[in-house]
Amino acid sequence: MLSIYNTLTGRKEPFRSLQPKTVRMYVCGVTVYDYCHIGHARSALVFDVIRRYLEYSDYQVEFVKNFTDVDDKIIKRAHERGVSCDAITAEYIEAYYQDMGRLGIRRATNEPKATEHMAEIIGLVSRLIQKGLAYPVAGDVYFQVEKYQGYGRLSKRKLEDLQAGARVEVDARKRHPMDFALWKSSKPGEPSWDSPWGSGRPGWHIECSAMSMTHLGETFDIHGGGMDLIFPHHENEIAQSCGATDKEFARYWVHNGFVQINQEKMSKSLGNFFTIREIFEKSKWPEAETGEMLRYFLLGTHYRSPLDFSDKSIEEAKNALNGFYDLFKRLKESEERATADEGLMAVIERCRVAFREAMNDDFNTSVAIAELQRMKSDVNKLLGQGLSTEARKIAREEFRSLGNNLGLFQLEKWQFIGGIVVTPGVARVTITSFAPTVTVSPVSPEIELSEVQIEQQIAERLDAKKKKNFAQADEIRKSLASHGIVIEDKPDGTSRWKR
RNA sequence: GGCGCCGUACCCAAGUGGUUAAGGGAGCAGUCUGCAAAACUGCGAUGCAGCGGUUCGACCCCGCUCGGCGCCUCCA
Repeated sequence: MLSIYNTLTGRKEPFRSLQPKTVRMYVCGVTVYDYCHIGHARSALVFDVIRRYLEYSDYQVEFVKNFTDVDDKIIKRAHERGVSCDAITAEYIEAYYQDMGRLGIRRATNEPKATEHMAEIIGLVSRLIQKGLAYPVAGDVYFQVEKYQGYGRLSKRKLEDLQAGARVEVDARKRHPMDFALWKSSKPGEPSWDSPWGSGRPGWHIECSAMSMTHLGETFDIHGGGMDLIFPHHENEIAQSCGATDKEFARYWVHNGFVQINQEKMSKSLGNFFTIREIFEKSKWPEAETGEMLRYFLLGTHYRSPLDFSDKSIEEAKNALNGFYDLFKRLKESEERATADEGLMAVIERCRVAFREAMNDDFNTSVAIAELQRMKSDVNKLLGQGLSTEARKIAREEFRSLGNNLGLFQLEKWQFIGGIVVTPGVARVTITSFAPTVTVSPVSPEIELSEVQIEQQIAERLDAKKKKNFAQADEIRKSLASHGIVIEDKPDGTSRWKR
């Protein structure tokens, strides 16, 4: 039974979807005015994994993730560049797909934009005015927080407490300092839509209420986003949505913790900011591998805890992942010996159960990964005793299948341009497959060797080995090592290599 | 001022009121190997920031202290 920590109640609760076998979830996406950073990546990844796991658990998932494409920051950016807001949002939506794609984040089933839901937004605002929960003032419309009993339920705040701490200048036209804008009149040169209150644009919070209701109905299962959205964004969404419908809005509220740098929240003012593309560009590994390293790193910590980002942490993820792909390589190499086949199913079954148990416990990916590590270790042992080709295939498939929940282990190769067959005696190199396309330039291109060069060296070394010329063989090993290439000799006398 | 979170070995990181406090990375030793790598085996917190309290018993519950952080304003 899956249980999820619900911000609304402050505890883990058994998860029951409104409709059997279907989960409807809404996640607040990004405001598209800049490149996404590693924190956006974490959030997107967390909900990507939740979605994957729900699907693995036989739910059909209706997953809606919005783009906020009307906003002050977008307008500002457009003015700075002297281009239209549409140009800005189009550019960054494209960038979003690129960056998230590199991380293996699947697209949501529906990715609505605020600008495409003006009718629904205006309708919702009107409804709130009619119900006496909102009031227009000279072209703006505000939500009146005092009229909604239960305001503060999600963030566990009292209106009075908020008032005490408010240090923002309060718009005198508001009836309560915490009243927030549902609709803003637009200034010349700003994007605007006609409305009963004059031409304007929606406030930030209302779009999510409108879009989630439109695509998922007035009550749905899961609503998610980063911790920082709890207040005011999600609090306001609840007020608007429940205020308008008098129904429950989202039933489970899920919030991910922050990515930090040196124990501090990333922020532009602190200058400790890493965009996703920056990380990929700085990486010396092929893109697919870098994506997987990032996933492994980000999923190594429970989604609600803060986690610190550093080069070192990525390096550690790489090393850990290497262990898996080393095993996968060996599983592919044939050596028919079915000695330990019997034990494999038990190992797999144990892992499946433990993996599910971990994920069912509020998506505990750290433990889930630990279980995969255990299976890696167990399979390594069995492999040492001997596994049939069929059993090896089954083992590899199991890693792929469980790993798919986390978006791991889907690559064919890992830091190994595999399939290089060096035929002993002939010393001829055949390349049976190629590396995934490397789209970013390596950190130190001057020391990069081409595959052909590497293969030539390996062939030469093999020759030397055959002639018992170990001095030369070691020389070649050393030389390749200086380029970051590690050679592993296999029992059959051939070699594999990795970076 | 209000609300909340965190402090587990060299590093990352799970976890539980009561047999051995997961797992990974790094390290060391051994097996294997021409050498190496990988794999395997072994070693590694008598202790979970500190101090009190509750309890037959706490790392896990409560209180305080110290240290770090987040939200209360746009923010994943």
